[in-house]
Amino acid sequence: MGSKYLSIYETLKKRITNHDYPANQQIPNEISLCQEFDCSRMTMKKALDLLVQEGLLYRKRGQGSFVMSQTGQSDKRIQLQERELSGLTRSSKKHPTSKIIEFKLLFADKKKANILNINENDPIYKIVRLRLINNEPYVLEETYMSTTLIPGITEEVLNHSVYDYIENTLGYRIASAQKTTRADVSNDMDHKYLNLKDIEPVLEVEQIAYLDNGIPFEYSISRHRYDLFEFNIFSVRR
Amino acid sequence: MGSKYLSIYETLKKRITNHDYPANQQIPNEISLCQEFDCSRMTMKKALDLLVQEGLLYRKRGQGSFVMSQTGQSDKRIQLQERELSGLTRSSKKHPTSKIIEFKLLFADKKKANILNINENDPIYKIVRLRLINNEPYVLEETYMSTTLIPGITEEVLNHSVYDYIENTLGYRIASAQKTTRADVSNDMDHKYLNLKDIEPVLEVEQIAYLDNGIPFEYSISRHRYDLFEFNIFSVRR
DNA sequence: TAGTGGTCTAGACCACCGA
DNA sequence: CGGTGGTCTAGACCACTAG
Repeated sequence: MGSKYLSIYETLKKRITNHDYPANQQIPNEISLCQEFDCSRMTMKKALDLLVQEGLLYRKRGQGSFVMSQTGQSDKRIQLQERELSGLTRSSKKHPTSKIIEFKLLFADKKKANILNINENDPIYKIVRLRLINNEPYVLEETYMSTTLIPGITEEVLNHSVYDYIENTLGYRIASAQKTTRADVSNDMDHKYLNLKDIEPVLEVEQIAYLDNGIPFEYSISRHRYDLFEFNIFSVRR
Repeated sequence: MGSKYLSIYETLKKRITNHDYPANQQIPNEISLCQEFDCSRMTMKKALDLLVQEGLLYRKRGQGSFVMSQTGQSDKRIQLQERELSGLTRSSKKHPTSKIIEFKLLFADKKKANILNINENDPIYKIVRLRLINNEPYVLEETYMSTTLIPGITEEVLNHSVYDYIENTLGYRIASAQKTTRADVSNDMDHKYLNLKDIEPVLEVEQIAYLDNGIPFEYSISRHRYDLFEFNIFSVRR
């Protein structure tokens, strides 16, 4: 949206990534920045704190604000950022394609009913999709959603984007997700669709995604090729 | 430390986890809470926003603030939270023990020098430790630190807590960490020390930890038993 | 329209740092 | 000591939701 602190944040972020503000160097203090951007200190601090959360800045009382040294981190894998809500769509530059392996209706079992906050035996979709980039399989994704909350899912929607459909056609807003990441031994499905050998593991991400009214609308389990994906987090102490 | 917004945050967090504020229910609006806690709206919002970041609350303009439904999430694995900076120490209730596998000095290679922001061939510690709980191996941890920045590491320090030593003896403050998580095929070391079979993978976490002056002081690679660990993240859209 | 949260301000006081 | 960022305030205006 057009909030002032967000546009300041974006401008400053560009300056850091462009090295207009060099690595390990001090940036102007809050007062100067407030003058440059014509804002109050509270607003500037809000913008700067976002950069601290992302690991682009650190700040010390009595000293100033400094650009963090950017460590190379050049692995061959696709880097998934903590902030991403949809698995692939936004993280990769190349357009991923998607192949539907399974698409059917089920009665919700106890676990899925509990997670999706519906009753046992309520109808749900089960969607299994293989995601590919350049025809290379990357992720095997199993998704469950309530047919009542998210009506009208079709193969066409699946081939385009479920998240677009939910936000633009149904008019909901996707707000947050709880994710759990683990390693696992690959199973027959993984071998078949991800072309993995017995010994090769997967990186599994279990996700519960929420609308902005707090309702969980999606439960998914994504199994990623271990050699092509990794997760990135920057964590700051409070 | 004693900031008002943090103590309000802690109080409200207790109310949510105790179900004094029931799941899925609206909590009092900002104005009422400001009166109860004798603070301004800005301060209250700062406290409430922390709860939103942690997935305990969601808030909607025009409607109110609501407790999020708490999904069970009862896996048998140890849950590592995004916020934790030290691997095991704080996340597990039981006191972990630690066995030193290797402890020696090395000349930094190019990669480690770059990561630790020192010169190639500067002296560094190499520390390999096996972490155990109830004598069961959990994690095999490889750590590198500059001997100049972090002098005085001994076996005794390693057996106690390196982080305590850095903060309490050396007087530094540990501020943040960049973490990358991936799955990997287990190697001979993993087989030997983590008692894994060939087919069983590890969850690897590569970490660069920083002091509050922005200096990277530690580079580590932790290989976790795949069946005992998982990572938890709650991510909120901006 | 009344009630909610989101943003922004101008100023204040304080804790911390370095000289 | 002067300069930095951390916190807090009291009030303002606005955007959104509901009835």
